[in-house]
Amino acid sequence: MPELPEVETIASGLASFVCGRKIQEVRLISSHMIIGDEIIFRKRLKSRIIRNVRRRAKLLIMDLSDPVHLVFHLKMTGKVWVPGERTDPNKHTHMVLALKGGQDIFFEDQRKFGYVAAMTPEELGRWSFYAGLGPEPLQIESEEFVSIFKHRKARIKSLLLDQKVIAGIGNIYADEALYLAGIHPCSVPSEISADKLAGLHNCLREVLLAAIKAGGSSFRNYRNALGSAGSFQESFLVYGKKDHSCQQCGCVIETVKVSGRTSCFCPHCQEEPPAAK
DNA sequence: GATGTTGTTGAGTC
DNA sequence: TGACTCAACAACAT
Repeated sequence: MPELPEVETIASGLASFVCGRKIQEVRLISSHMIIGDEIIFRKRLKSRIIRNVRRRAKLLIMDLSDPVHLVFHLKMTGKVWVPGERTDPNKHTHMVLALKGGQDIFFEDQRKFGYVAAMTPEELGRWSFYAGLGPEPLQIESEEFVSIFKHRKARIKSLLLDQKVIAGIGNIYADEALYLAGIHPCSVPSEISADKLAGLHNCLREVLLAAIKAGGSSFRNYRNALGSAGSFQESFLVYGKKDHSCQQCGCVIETVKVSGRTSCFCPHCQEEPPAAK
């Protein structure tokens, strides 16, 4: 499931291949992956030049000439990539963008939870999900991070996953950062010291940067822009490690459900807050 | 055929 | 009104 580091890896990998290239043909295989009208979608893409590829939260955004923003949400199993060799669409391929001069951009999604939209700058700005996104964890200072959280009374894990509070964090990196910071997923920020919250921000930065450096995590079927796997899944300390031993203290890693999400934690290194049960 | 999986939204509660 | 929690939904692999 592509979170911030995976989408970042895809964006930077794609950029070197597709920036400056012209979209010659839009091949739509399943049009229900599109948000909005198909005819307008096609018209907005045809013959546009890809100026830039970037990430905001978990969104992959291609800035096209005119200007138009081609926005992808990859959800659990989405992929956007450029096959090195000639590749035919498979049953999970939903769109192919043929570039002038050869090479195709493939949009694939096994579970079809993802979507793609072609928006004008005005539409993008009016889109409530986009407009409501919280700040990027790698772009804010510790003081801002602490001030976002310190008065909150929801469980910290829920808040980390809330894209309106802070953008780009999913289940993997929330669990890893909480473990590194020694904070239980059920802890309530208003009862955590400012120092510890600042520490969480540091751990979050650390784990996100390390994951970007490793090319993301290929826990299920994530692949980067060239179709190769990342390696950060080998560095997971708690995510997916239920019943394994904690690398710091040897205790058995447990799980707890927080707002419907499985959270992995070490009961010794991440002490349960007094109020939680 | 039941279960697990996740990001997001909307309904419901305090 | 805002903060919070939870169920529901999408569709597939196991």
